[in-house]
Amino acid sequence: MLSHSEENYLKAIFHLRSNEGQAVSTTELSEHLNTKPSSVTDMLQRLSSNHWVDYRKYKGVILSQNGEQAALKIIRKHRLWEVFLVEHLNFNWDEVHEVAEQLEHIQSDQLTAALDRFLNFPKYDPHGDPIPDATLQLSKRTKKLLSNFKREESGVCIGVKDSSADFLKVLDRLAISLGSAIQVIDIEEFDQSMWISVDGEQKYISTKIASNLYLKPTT
Amino acid sequence: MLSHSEENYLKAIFHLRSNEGQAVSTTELSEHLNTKPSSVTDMLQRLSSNHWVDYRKYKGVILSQNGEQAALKIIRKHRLWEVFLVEHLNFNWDEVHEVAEQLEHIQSDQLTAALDRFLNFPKYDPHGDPIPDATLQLSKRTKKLLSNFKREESGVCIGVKDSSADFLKVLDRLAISLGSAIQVIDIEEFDQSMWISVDGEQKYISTKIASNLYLKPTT
DNA sequence: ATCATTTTTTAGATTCATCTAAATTTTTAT
DNA sequence: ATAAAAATTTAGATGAATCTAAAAAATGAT
Repeated sequence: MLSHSEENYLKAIFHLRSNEGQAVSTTELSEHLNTKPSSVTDMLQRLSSNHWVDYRKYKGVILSQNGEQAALKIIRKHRLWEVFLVEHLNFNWDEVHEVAEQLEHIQSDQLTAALDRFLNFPKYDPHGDPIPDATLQLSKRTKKLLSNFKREESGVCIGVKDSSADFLKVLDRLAISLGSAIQVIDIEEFDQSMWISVDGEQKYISTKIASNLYLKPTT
Repeated sequence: MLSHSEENYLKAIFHLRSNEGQAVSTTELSEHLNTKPSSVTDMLQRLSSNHWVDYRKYKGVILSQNGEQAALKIIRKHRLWEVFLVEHLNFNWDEVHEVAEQLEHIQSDQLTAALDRFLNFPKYDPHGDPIPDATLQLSKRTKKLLSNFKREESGVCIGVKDSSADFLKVLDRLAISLGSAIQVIDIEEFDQSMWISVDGEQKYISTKIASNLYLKPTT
């Protein structure tokens, strides 16, 4: 069984290895985990001898099959708890992370499964990140333009297509920024312009704005 | 801040100190915690130097003010989570303990408060044990005879007043035992005999039976 | 009241997770 | 291509939480 700390290392390696297959360096890990590089080396040697990772001196580390499954399990729990905290305990967005970091280490498959059911098998967490399902499949879905959303659908703003000063200015005026939680309230048949809610505030936006905003779906 | 392990010691001391004020011995603790007495001595010395307990060599230990507050906080979290698991995640009675043992260590006052509100400020856990409130007051309520319960009220069977063989036989026939979850469905006006549910099964019992069964209220 | 038994503590060791300081390897810049 | 810089690993130490074995204190039985 993995210790708390070992779980955190596996999770960190998973998160840092965005560019698939790329080995993660000792320094990267030490920065991400707020530890010294020498501590990381130590831990990697231990994880390696238990076959959670594939580690080569001076060359960095990648997760083994087992290690990746373990990481996905932790991420699944983390994100399920985030949904619970936001949807049922009225936590805000920015308040969930620290608590979910603790809850993700609770060991009980029964609990994870029951929570998943209770939450009605959510596919995305409140930040729009996908939740691995019971078989640990991670739907790696790409960002979507707001203009492709339907009524009721929601997401989190993660970027823009057009990054001109003019566009950023209008976003600023509308108080839309990276991380804003957006839900489509209605779409005008006339020109596809949209009524949306931005962090709870109702706004009206033009078609052109909608077609330049990238969101991560949360529904 | 208390470590996981320190919290477990404080909780154990609290639970073992049923007869108020009585010091708890090293051996008692070591048995309760599945550790060796020497480990207990070590830990008690540490807890003592941080003023969580009052410890005298060879004489046993009691909680300090701080220690008792800390223990109550852990017990509060434990019992709130038990309510959550049973009422919302459909855990059984006997499945909650192990998971609650883990959840009780989560550190977040905001979480505890939000959970309490979500659960509608329950006063008792599914075993009928009282839940310390936000100010850590523990309503030390005594057992109550089933005959003193009103319609809808529920509790857990914790003992009998009459312990004659005849009485135990009828309880056996009714499948009422220590730990049975009982709820009053209706009370006959005529003679105060009762319709109750025992672990989900509806039963009818006489006034005399009801007035010899002790329950811990769960409502 | 004293001696055997039981309980408790001390001493010394182990494992995990971390650290600092020194040594080694890799990378980079000229 | 080589020397300086950066990254990484090794060596040795520390604190938490545990253990075993031995010593010390308390208890209790005659």
